[in-house]
Amino acid sequence: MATQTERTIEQREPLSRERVLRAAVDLADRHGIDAVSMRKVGQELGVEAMSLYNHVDNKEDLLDGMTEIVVGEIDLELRGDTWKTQMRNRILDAREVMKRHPWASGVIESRRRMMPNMMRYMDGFAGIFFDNGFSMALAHHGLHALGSRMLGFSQELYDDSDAMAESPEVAAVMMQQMIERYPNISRIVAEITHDDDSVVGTGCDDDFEFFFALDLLL
Amino acid sequence: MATQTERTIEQREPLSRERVLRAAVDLADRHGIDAVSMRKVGQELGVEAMSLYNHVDNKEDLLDGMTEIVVGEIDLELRGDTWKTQMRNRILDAREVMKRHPWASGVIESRRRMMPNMMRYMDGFAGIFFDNGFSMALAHHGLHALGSRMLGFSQELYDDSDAMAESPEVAAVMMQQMIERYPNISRIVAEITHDDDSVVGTGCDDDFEFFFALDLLL
DNA sequence: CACGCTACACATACGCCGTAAGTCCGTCAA
DNA sequence: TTGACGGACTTACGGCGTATGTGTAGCGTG
Repeated sequence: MATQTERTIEQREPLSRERVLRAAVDLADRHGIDAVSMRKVGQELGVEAMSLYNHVDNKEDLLDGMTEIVVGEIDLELRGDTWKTQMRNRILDAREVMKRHPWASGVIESRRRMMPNMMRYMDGFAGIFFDNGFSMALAHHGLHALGSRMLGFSQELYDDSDAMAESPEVAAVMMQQMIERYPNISRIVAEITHDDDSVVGTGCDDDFEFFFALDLLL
Repeated sequence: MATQTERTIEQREPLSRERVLRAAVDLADRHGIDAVSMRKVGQELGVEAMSLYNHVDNKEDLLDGMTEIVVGEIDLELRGDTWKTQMRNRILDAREVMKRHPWASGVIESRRRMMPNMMRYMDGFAGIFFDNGFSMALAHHGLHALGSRMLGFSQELYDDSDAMAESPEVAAVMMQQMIERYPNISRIVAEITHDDDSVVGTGCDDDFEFFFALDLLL
């Protein structure tokens, strides 16, 4: 009996919410959030799709759980002397986590429920405000102002690779039209592409941009 | 012949990209973005789903077009004396538009391509910067810092109506746990719910919050 | 007038999706 | 030994995006 049990356990480790969520996060990391379907997650675990429902209410709940795992990876330890640097460091870490899970920002934004890890994370920010003598109202507004930057979202800018994909002359014509129609943006884009000699298009949205905006706020 | 043609035209106005997009926007306004499927949009127009593909490349293109309609509704006229008020007024109008189409912010965020109206809108901001003597670099960073606020997104906060939906004592227990686990956030929430005597939960995220954060930036 | 061309709506079909409902079996308590 | 039960499996439904093929009404040209 015991040996049989052991063998079965070896053959197939029992499912659990934890295992399901981890598999889903893993799948999203490797193949993007669109690859996360009940069937594919099940497949990843060597299990039928419907079996997941023993550990997860439905797909929303799966996504909720996935964000919880990601947010849980953010280091909550206070590092820094001033409240600014403390917040900055925390956000910096969050940003690092979001880079590891590029799908997460979109999913987090779409959540309607506040989950525990997220709650704890935000509570931490409120705590920093209070510990530094901010009034209730100011702390409240501060949180709002931080908004999505709290999680270090970067707004990935757009893709003009399709223009380049066609012939160079087509790209040239489009560029000309762009300059006529959108003169100001064009100046900026020109400046950028001139500055950095990287291969692909508008390569802004570096860490620099992010921290510029963040420091402006703080 | 002519009369027949006229009758047919009267009976069924021919489809067009414009008509398809407007129907989709309308559907989203009335029933939410999840109600926008090729089949349902077709149904709205008295037409089969596949017919839409004569005027729209695919669903992505449909969504692209929908955002273009919405962004196109934003008033681009310059109103105000200083660059700050000009931007503020423009964003204010954008915010008004987004309120009319609550689904739009989510869709816009998920776009990967820059569409003409969006381009024109952003170009306008760049123009305001330049016309007021901002350097290229500063204008560039300014745009980044404005980020999604440019479109007046409000991050709708979360929903705790589920707690209220259960019995009051359950809600009370949950509240107690919340205070223990998330003391700082709880203070803020308590303050808010005490302040405003509205019926439902955390009723922040008013216009006030939004403009507080915005003015902080400007 | 006739003829083919084109544009565009329609029909069918495929492979995905989330998930409701029911079945089957191994484990463990009594 | 047996009975209950948890959890994985099976089947099935309705909806999705869209590839592919068909029918037809309107038009320009001979």
